[in-house]
Amino acid sequence: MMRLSTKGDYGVRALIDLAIYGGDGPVQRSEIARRQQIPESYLDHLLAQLRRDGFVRSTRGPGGGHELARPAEEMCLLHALESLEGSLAPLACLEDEADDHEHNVLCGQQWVWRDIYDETRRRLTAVSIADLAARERERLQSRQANYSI
Amino acid sequence: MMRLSTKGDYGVRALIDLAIYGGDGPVQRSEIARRQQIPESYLDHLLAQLRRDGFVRSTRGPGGGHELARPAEEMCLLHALESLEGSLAPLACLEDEADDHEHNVLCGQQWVWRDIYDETRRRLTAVSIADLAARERERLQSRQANYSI
DNA sequence: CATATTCTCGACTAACTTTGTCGAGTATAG
DNA sequence: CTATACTCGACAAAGTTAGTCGAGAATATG
Repeated sequence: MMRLSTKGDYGVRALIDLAIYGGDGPVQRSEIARRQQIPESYLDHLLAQLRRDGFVRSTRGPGGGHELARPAEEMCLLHALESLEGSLAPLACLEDEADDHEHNVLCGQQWVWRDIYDETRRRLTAVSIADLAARERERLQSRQANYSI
Repeated sequence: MMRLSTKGDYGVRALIDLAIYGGDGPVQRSEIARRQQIPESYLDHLLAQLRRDGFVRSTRGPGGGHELARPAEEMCLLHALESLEGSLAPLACLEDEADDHEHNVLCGQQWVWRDIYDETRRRLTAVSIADLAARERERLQSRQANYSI
């Protein structure tokens, strides 16, 4: 269906959550899961992936949890999504690793999709987790304001 | 994995095939399947979908087959793909039919993806089946030329 | 009319991906 | 030592993709 899966959704929201609520010590998986409405045991896998790819650092034991491995300003949405979803290439023959130039039958449409893919990557690179976190903070505040009326 | 399925591939190639080899009478499913290397019984489903959506017209009986229902110049790639794959919206909340504004949790990334989706649709609208057929004809001719050396 | 040809339609299936759950193990603070 | 938290891999349910198959319908031809 050509759609982003919940991995990309959940995982990016976890990063945003860490950007907002991290800062004073690690954030526990259970907290993220509760706030973001993500099944905790599923979130486990996503955090593991983000850890493997250097987006998140975790510590065990009491008081442990997860935190961003580097500043949210330096994490772009593209790389986060690629970590979670794998390549976003709409065609296998556009994959970066496809150096062997696998003779994909789709190559007839390749020229159209190559431009679309490039443009998509460009735009996703221009957005950082910090940007998304800022938007989310605003959203939370305006919600708060509405309720307090 | 955010990737176009073989439906979009096979189906569009069937349309291109009809644009190239149609013209003097209907083209049989078996011919398309052979030329485009598509399982014939699977192609059946794709042609049915394209027929339902007015891209293809078919006639039964001996000498029957399939032909484009309107000029290839007036068929854009976007509509063909949407017929075959369903909506290409990367997020459910960007779906055109989502007028009830389903409160998708992904909405945090929505502003990023909305622009990407619009741009994608714009580009896919600008390409017609006739354009793709022209490219394919060139490809076939240069192949021919290579072999004849 | 009989027959061969070609499309039509729905049921069924195999493989794969997504979306989880669970339990045993590991590290660490106190 | 013990409670707390993360880690890792096996497993499973549900949905999608990619088909296969067979009975039936329309039509050209003789």
